[in-house]
Amino acid sequence: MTVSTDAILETATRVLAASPTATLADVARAAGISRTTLFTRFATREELLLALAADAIDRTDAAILAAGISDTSRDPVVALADLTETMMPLGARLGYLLRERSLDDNEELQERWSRIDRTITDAVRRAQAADRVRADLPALWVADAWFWLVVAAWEGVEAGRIAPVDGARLVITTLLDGTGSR
Amino acid sequence: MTVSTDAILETATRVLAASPTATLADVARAAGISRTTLFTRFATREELLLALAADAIDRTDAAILAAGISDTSRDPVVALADLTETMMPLGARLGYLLRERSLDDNEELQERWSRIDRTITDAVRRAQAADRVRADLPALWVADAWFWLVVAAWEGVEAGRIAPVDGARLVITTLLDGTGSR
DNA sequence: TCAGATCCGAACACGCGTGTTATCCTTGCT
DNA sequence: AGCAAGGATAACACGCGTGTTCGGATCTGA
Repeated sequence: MTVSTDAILETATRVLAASPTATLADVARAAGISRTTLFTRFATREELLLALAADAIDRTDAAILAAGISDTSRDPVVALADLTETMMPLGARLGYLLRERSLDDNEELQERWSRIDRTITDAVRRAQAADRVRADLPALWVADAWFWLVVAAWEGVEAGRIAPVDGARLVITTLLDGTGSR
Repeated sequence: MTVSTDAILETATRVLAASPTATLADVARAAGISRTTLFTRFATREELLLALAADAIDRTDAAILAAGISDTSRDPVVALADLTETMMPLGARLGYLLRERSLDDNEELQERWSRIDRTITDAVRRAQAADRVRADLPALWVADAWFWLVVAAWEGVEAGRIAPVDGARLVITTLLDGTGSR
């Protein structure tokens, strides 16, 4: 096969994240293959969308594993900082996941995502237990805030408002130290 | 007119925020009017979408005015806290604005939104000048982070993860003080 | 009671995206 | 050279959402 399925997913994510109503013809054109060939890889549009979402979750899982978030012997705060670094390049994929509401009714994806959610939240709880994170804030909220700040940073990088190298640092600094003067 | 245009916008925002690909027939049904009547208020689907976005921005403008963000004699941090309170009920509208990529190419909406952006950023700069916000962080980033934290809080309330009354407080606390232990 | 306005239901044309099929062409392998 | 596999091009059917039209029902004020 001239164009790998992975490359198609990559292109499709970019195209569909930019314009969720993009045609399969648009996707095929952007990927450099014919519409017919695209249909041999993904039988329906929905199948393609699901593959995109699954890919995004796969990569998030991998990033979580690489950062050692679940490793209870690691400093959870450091692990979260590491995860932030590895998550930043996933911006477009996360943005797609975030915006695509048609995936909301897919049980497996929901389950996988809430597992990720729990993993992050558990890390936050450990950080609270170790007195690294304020215990008077709901761990769920801290996890959510972290996630959306990652999205914010990615959007900022995307729009050229902040430098790519600064993204992760801004997220962690803002989340932990806040933006107020001491 | 039995159903006010405002009520239609309200319903349409809810329906289209939940499912951006919803049909005009869906919107009409949800609003309790016929599809034909909907077309007398908004000649095309695009016109409806634009009206939705304009409404969201109108309300944001009003919230900014009410919070006195541009009032240079006010404490910018307090003003931002007030704005957070008034912005929370706009969650669904902001979520729509956020997700709807088809509005990206509308110049007037872009202009109006970037004006809002500048207003917030200016308030952050004044807060930095008054040593209320750390000066080593880009004001643009602080403004972005604030906005996305509002979205995060709204999503959390929407999903029942955090209590409605806590939303604004969590945003401001997190943004200013951070989540790390002192 | 009449006139005007407003809404509704039904029907229609139209465009467009999806998914399928058939034919041709290129590439690689033996 | 001959064969098989996989891609491209083109054409088609089909469903669906948009936007329009029209006739009839309902309500309102004169």
